[in-house]
Amino acid sequence: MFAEVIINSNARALNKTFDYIVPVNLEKDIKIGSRVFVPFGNGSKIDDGFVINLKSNSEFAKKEIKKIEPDDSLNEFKINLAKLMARKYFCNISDCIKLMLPPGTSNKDIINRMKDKKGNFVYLNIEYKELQELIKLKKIKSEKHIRVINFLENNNGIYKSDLEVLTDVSSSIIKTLEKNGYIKIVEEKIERNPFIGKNIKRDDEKELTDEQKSCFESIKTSIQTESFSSNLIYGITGSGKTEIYLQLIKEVLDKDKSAIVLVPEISLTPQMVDRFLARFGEENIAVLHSKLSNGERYDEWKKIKSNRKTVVIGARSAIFSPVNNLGIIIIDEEHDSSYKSDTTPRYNAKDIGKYMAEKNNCPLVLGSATPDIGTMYLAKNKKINLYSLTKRANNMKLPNVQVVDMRNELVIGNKSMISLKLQDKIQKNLHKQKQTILFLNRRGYSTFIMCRECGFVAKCKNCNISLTYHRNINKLKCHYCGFETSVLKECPECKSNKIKYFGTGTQKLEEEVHKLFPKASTIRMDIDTVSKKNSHEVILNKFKNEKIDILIGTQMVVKGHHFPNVTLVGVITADGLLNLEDYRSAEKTFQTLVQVAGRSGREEAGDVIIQTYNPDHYAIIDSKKQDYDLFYNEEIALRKMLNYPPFCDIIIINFMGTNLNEINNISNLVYKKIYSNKQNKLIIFKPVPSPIDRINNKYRWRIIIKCKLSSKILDIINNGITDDIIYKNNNTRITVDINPNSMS
DNA sequence: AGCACGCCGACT
DNA sequence: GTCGGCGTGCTC
Repeated sequence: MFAEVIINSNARALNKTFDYIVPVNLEKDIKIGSRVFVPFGNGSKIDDGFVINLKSNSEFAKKEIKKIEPDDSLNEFKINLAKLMARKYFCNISDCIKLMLPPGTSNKDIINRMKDKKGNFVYLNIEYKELQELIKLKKIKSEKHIRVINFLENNNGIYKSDLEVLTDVSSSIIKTLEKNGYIKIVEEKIERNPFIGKNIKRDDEKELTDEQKSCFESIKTSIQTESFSSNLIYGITGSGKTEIYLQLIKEVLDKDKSAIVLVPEISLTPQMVDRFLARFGEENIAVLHSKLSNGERYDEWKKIKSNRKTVVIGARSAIFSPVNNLGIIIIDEEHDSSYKSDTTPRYNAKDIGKYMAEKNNCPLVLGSATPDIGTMYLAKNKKINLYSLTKRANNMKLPNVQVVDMRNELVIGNKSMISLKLQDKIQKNLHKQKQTILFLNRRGYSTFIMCRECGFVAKCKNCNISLTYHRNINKLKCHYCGFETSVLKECPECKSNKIKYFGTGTQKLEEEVHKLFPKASTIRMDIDTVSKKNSHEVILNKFKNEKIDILIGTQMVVKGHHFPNVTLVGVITADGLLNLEDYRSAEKTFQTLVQVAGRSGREEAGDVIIQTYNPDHYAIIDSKKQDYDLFYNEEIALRKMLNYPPFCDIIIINFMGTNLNEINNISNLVYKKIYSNKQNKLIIFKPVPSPIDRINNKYRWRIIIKCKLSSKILDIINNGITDDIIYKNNNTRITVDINPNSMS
């Protein structure tokens, strides 16, 4: 028997199968999807790979498969998915397979764990003297447990399964060390229960409203008849989408099947998970999120794989978790951009979810208060079942939204970034001892530094991006590459000292709030204050529990948190999102404003003030009215007129590298190649520099293609980017992104 | 991606 | 003579 194996490597040249002999003793265990260890290349190098196909003869095979790792093996379904993804997202099959495994389990990863930061093996071929030395240097915590310091960051010990994978030499040395009592191989994993210390009260089902009930019953039919259906629950904030999810999941569990629930990473809070725990108990729940260590993730993965039924709650990549008997896929806040990956493989979890639901004959449920325009378009055209929840479950009132035209503030002489109206509301709120949230989508202090004498603008030396002034560190900072430089006292061009700081970030806003309301307590939440583990939660809990008067923050304050005492939300400028050169800027603005408004008055009617220089823009007007349908109708008409998604797909071929000449040549070659094969309906634009044409000293060019994605189009693009072009231009990286999140 | 092979210049 | 620079080509 012979096996076609894909080597676990992201090298483009290795995106093909290699034939191996299956030794007779492994024949009974080997399957499509098996993770195998194979000799590859010269010498005794062992690589890991996956079996893509089995066959009875081969003209190439000459080496044998060494070992099968059943714990990390996939199945034929996952392999087929990986193949489809590789073709659609222009990446290696092994890139896609990696998504289907917990991180840190490749042969290379395991070997790397045995190395220190300089790349030296920390305990392979270790001598007792060296071991003592390492203990002294605190590279190993104790003689009884091997703990490599840099490995500790992500893992809590070395597992037996890790050792088995290592070469014979190293594992025999480890065994000797173990026998002599110098080290201990951890067989029992250290207690790593994410739910430890939780005392969750069991929560019972709530009675559904008529609207909820008809939605629930309809999707339940799909569960019961084991048939695919695609569903959109369009429900305003507080209309009880989650209760429907929970009751649907109960139906699925009763049928001994599993559920996958995707939520945006940022809303994967303990409170949110508690709600599922309270309903289903911890034995059925697995949680996957970015704060898990590799070890914790591995545990969750194993639990999911060994359980007959699990409810998996996780961010984007949880769609690939190894659930058995999939019975429903739920994607909450489906409009959220985090479901689209912007690193290789650049997949969209909603597309994967649809494929998986189809193949598993189960329902796909998308939920949102402000659905993606594309999703709603499909729903209106009966491609997706639409369920509207129009009533707030507890009959909460919608917030009172007012728009302030900032142009008038200048006229009446108010130079502050906070309008008189908002100032007045904040004052009143402080008086009533209610809390306020101020939203500003820009961090830092000043976002633009210019010489008033000659017009010089302070830019990053690595990127074509203006620097942002951060007052707390008194430095200019690039938000793209992290470059920092000291503040400018004089203009480097004309030596003038008339350096002016323009633009407002959250730091300056906080300062201004302190000036205007000296007695108010404030807390700021943006990337700069939530860098530490969990401090996102810490800040929000502090705001909630310590009754801080004003929370100032960027995007991250927007997502579904529940603050009963917040009765005022101020949007400092709604224009930041509007002016992006992106066909979705209106949609993003509308969604953000509606979500921000939802933070105000969850229990009693609240106020929302939106400040803008574009009060007549439909996204602003419609968000004031909190009217999604109105916005949808205007937006879809515009998209149709301009031929933007959902009426076409946008494919961007990116060229990135240090050699501008090479980028120019190669992008034109690709352009010509695709242009010469193009069909009538494919619109391709000539290669041009990207809006941000240099990041981290790499030039960025792109080709934009507008067309409806199809198998044929994928072929045309694939044929345009030939191996030949790639190998002869190894300074330029080419990536393809379908309907990317950002057009910059 | 690695790694070997190989063809040229620099150097104890 | 031989060490090492990285261009080229291969890995079942």
